[in-house]
Amino acid sequence: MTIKTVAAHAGVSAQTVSRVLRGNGYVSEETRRKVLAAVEAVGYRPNAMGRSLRATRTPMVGLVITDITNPFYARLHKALEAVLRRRGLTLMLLNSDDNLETEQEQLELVNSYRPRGLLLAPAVRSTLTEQDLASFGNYVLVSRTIPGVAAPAVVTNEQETMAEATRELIAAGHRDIVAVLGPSGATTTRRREDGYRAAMQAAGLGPLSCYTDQTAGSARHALTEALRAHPALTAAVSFNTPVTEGVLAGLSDMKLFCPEDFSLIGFTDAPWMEFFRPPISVIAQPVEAMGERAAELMLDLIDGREVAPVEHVVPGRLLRRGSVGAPRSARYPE
Amino acid sequence: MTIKTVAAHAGVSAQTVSRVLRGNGYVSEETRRKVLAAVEAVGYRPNAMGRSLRATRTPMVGLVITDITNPFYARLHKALEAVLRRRGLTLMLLNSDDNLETEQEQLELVNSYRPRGLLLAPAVRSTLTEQDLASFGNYVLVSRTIPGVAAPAVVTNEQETMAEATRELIAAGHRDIVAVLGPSGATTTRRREDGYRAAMQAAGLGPLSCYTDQTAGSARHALTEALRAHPALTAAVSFNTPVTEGVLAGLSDMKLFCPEDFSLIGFTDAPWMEFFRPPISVIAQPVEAMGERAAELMLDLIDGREVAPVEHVVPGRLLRRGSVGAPRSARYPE
DNA sequence: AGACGATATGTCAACGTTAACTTATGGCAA
DNA sequence: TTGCCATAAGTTAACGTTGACATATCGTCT
Repeated sequence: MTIKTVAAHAGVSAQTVSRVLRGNGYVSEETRRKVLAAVEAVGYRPNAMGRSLRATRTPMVGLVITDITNPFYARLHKALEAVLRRRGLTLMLLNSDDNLETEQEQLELVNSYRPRGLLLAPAVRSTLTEQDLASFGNYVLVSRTIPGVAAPAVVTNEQETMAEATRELIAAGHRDIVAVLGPSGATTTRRREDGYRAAMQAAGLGPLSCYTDQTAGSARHALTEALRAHPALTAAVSFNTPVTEGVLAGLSDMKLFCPEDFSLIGFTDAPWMEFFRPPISVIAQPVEAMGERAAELMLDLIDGREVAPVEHVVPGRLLRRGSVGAPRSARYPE
Repeated sequence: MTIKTVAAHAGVSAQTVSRVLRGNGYVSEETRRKVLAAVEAVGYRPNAMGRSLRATRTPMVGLVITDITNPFYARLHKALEAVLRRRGLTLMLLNSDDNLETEQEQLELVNSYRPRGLLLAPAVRSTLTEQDLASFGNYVLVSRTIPGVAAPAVVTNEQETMAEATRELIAAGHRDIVAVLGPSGATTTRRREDGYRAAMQAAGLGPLSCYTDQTAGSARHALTEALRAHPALTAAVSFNTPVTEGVLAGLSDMKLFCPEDFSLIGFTDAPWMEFFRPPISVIAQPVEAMGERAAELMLDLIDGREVAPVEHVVPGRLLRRGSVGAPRSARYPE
């Protein structure tokens, strides 16, 4: 069932079949009909391998992320796919498990398909260099960046919004606020922590960070540990959706109620947070907008347009819901 | 940077390079070293297109699902990938948006890469035939099936568990229970509805179903409509995670509290449900086990082992948490 | 009438890789 | 000494597709 089968069946050359299928050069109406009938008759399906080999690259864009079960990446994938599909490009999704070796393997795998470009959310402490990325020709970083690597990147204004969230808790009267963050080497952790620390220091408060591998289980453990070590804690900012889940789990473990006993502002919204009791206040990350922006940058690169190796910032915003209250002590004034 | 570049650089033939890289036939230790040095020197990366063209198929398995932002599919993808990667197979993920045309397009796309097999969660009322699937050689359906199409499939015991959930509500005293389901044409909807109806009828109760497109928004709307039309409703079973989210949203809209005013049992667990107030009782779907099972069936098919075109059932189970209470009326006995 | 452009189709080669075959050398048993 | 096998490496062809070029017919303009 190759193009030659069709050609033989229609009594024309392979090239003519190719022309009909690609709608290229000159083909008479009669021949076109014969060819299409033959395609139908033999059940021909084009072979991407042959086409891509000839073209020296594949109509794909690689997307390497850490974990598709993190809703942030699932939404990102969906947004990216929507834009790229319109241009006939296929997203090739690979998980790195936030592991350096796996990341390397997945990048080589993507590379072996000679894609049109690479979208990458690098693993923690990724050791990738500009040279590694250069072999993809076109590349855009998403969400996370790599220190020392100049590349176009799409991020959100994490420092600003995290500082805003922290100030919100301070304004509600909290003084002992913990930041439950992601992995300590991730650029996202750094930026969000920076925003938190800046706000704490501006208010003359001492910061307390704890790091997790951004799973609910690890955040749950981190929060209970923090609460045991620092019983005065009355509030937290949390790194992302799984971490927020873990914090809620930890509060439940410690029999603390939100917002009566403990206040919380999360980073990245999720559908259930609006209807949680209490509704969880969050920094809503503009995931879809980030995906669209990244996809557009990729298309710019593919089309040969100039793209500066700078961070493109898509702003998030604080959604005030019900998870912030006055601190415990404030209810029993001295 | 092809194999020929390396060959020239090492002063050997292309075939010898291929032998070294594939660890195939006889190669002297000295030549091996020379070749590996040349690979390093020219920065050679294998080209999957060439290899796959030669091999007439790609070391890929297609995975066509409806929506990666549905956590069920994200978890499924992760489980499948873990198993297949160990065998050197790459998952190629495509979204059908639960849309027949898109499904067809995505299947043709996957097919054009001549993968080793297809894992499919068919779109609602999919019109795919065995013949369509046959062009993939190996295929396994996951979660959903296609009426009239004999194919190996991995499903969970939806009827049973949904009946169990319904009985649980009935046992708590509920008589007016609504099922908030998925799309009315989906086999998953059918099965879950069947279980619900069977339990209702066995108890002499009249069933009430409403259908959604399995998004939170549509379930939210469906539930509020149902409550307006049937104010006596005191409980619901819900179809999946997004629908459960929508039901909770709808309850919030109607100022109904769970479980005081309204009881709920969901289908498919999610991390936040355990810490929700109240914790949501659910039928936990064994997503990871389903993924592993499906991946194993796929490997069996790829290895040429016999796989019966039957449904492989992975059992789920009811997790009793806090979202089921006595019905409103029961608190004010007549 | 001759020349030229538009239309229509065919032939060839190449994209990168590897299976199958061929060639060549050395060692060793008969 | 012959014959065979293990080792080592090269040559050819093919996987499916399409760009570049070649060929051929026709209408139309000078």
